[in-house]
Amino acid sequence: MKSLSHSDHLSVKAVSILAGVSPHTLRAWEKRYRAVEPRRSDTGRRVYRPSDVERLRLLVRLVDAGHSISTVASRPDSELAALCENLPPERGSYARSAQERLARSEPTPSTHSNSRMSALSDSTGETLAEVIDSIRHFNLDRISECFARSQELFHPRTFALEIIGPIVSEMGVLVDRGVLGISQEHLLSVQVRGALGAALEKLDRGMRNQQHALALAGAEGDMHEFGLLLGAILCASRGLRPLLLGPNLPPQDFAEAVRKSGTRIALLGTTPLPPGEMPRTYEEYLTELESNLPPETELWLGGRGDVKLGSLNLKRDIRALVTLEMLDHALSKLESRGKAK
Amino acid sequence: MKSLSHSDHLSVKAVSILAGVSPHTLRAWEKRYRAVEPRRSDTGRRVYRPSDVERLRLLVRLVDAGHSISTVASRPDSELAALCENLPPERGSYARSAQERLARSEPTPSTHSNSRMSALSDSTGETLAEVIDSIRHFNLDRISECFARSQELFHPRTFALEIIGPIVSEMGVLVDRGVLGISQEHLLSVQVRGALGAALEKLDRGMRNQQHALALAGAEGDMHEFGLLLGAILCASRGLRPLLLGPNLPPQDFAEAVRKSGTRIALLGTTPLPPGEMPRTYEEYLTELESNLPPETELWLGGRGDVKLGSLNLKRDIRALVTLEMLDHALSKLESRGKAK
DNA sequence: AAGAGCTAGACAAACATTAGACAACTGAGG
DNA sequence: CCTCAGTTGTCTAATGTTTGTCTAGCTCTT
Repeated sequence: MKSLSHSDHLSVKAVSILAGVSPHTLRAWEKRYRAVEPRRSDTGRRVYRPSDVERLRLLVRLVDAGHSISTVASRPDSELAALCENLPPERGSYARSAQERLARSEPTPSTHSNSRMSALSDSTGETLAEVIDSIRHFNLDRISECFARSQELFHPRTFALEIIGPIVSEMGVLVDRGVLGISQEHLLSVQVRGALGAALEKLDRGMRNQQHALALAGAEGDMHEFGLLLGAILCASRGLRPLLLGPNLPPQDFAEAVRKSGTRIALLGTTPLPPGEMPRTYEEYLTELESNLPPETELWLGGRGDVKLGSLNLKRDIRALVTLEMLDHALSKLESRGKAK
Repeated sequence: MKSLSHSDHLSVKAVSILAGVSPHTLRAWEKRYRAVEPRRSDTGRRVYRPSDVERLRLLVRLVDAGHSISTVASRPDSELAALCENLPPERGSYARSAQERLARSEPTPSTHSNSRMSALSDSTGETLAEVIDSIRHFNLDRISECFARSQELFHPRTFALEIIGPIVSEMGVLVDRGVLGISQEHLLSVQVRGALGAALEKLDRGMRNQQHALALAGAEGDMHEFGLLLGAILCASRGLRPLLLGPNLPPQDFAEAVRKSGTRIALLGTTPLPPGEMPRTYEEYLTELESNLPPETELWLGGRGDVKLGSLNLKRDIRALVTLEMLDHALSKLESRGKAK
């Protein structure tokens, strides 16, 4: 049966969006290095499994971190995962290690004993654990001290990706589970908001008089601004000046800002929301936004919002960048393209 | 099999990122001092092992600490490790310098010409006008410059009361009149949010380990946080540490935070909202909040929200402080009361 | 008929390689 | 203070390799 849209049978296009590489590259990796070897349908089309996507994400992450595809493509999954753990913190994988660290409630896990371990990645992990522990005990002083310390110590980008990112996602999980109360969530949010703002401010200060490269906004009704802030910091840390418009922005006004500022890329941040919370669906928003954007503006989509790209009929391509790593990857391309000029 | 432990093959770029030195330098060290001698691939490219990275990290650390590369490059690993042990601890030097080394490959900004202040407007009114004018012309640089300048120049409290406060209310008026677009409102909001956050952070840093004097929050559905931030800054500038809980907080959770932190005063920020936007009226919120607060906690009300105090039947008195000035006045009493003790 | 996927091959840009050059800094000696 | 030699990080130029993207021609899907 050819139910390609069935969630276990993924097409090239789907995988390319999910993993963050173009279909061309996907095929090249397969042909040259057998990075993944999907099954074929009766008519010869590639049929991927979800596990292929995971493997590809690992590969993308590693390539992004400086490994060459030819040297990593043929390694087994377990090794890829191990390599990702040892990644330098700039583009590191936090999702997994954060999850594991949180599974146990001990603030001091340690004993990785996994060879020498980068001192840095260890200390970001500890910071993360310390913050979570502090908020659980309502210890505000420890948190702000902790933030202050890491802001001095780490590059803003490391700070955002390795510390704040994990904190935000972890916070969501813990609140859902009832481990953290809403008041704690708020307290931590205030701190996080302040820290991210400061980091962005610091980066932006060095980019005055520079053209804005990327405009970020969230749709009406979507109030999450952490993702936008993190995206903006990532952007700025790569020398691309962000135009941060904040959440809850109607599509026409988004387009207007893009036009007036001459920004080349518009990035809409999305979050998985229960339906009915927004005055219009993401699909409607995108249609409206797209028709008001100048033709040369690229349209990107960030976050885990539930957007059915297939049902849209737009003039231009949309890039879906689900995770911060994927965004970072796209930005790195942009950065090198910019330098080349 | 040959292809020995396939897992340990690192490229120049990967190693350069992991160890924190440029590929150029890496090659120079190899050619001149044989600091490391990686194997070569069939095509002559360097292939490093993880142990090479460790050795390089030691070298980098020593060079950073003042040793010359020529004197340490040829020593065995054991000696390098021993030397590192004796290093002065100093701030996490490795992490930082490695980060910096990689982060900036060439820019060399050094915009030292940072203007020892042009004869600047020392009147707050001019600053206000300048900001409004800048946003009307979509001139972001001028705004952030303006904010940065006034934050240096004015006391945080003046900054909040005399500049940001008026800007916020002026912005509201201009948006209503259609003079400013929504996108402009958002842009300005982002800037204001950042500036207020920074000011609060600066104040709060001097109040670590101090008891929180006043908790501020906004009701569910009320998303305006500027008022809360301004209030917190006012509070902090009088030596009273604020506990900022942010907007959109359910009453029970507000009460919980007050209890756990032992704060003496709870301040609910209100804004004039069209009815129906909030899950409950302010009156309902206050009733719920009040019944969960400890008896010795004072309850204050801030902002221009439309609250019918008369219809409430509460155990304790409520102080309504509509304007920032009124809040400031109340705080000053509190301050002197505290000092008197 | 249009559109998406397939293969095979082509290509340009990015990246590594070498040898050598150069500027900034050090320290010793005049 | 100047000079001279040594050290060290970065850069250049010429060459070769790796890799992402593209084209052309075909088949399959809608």
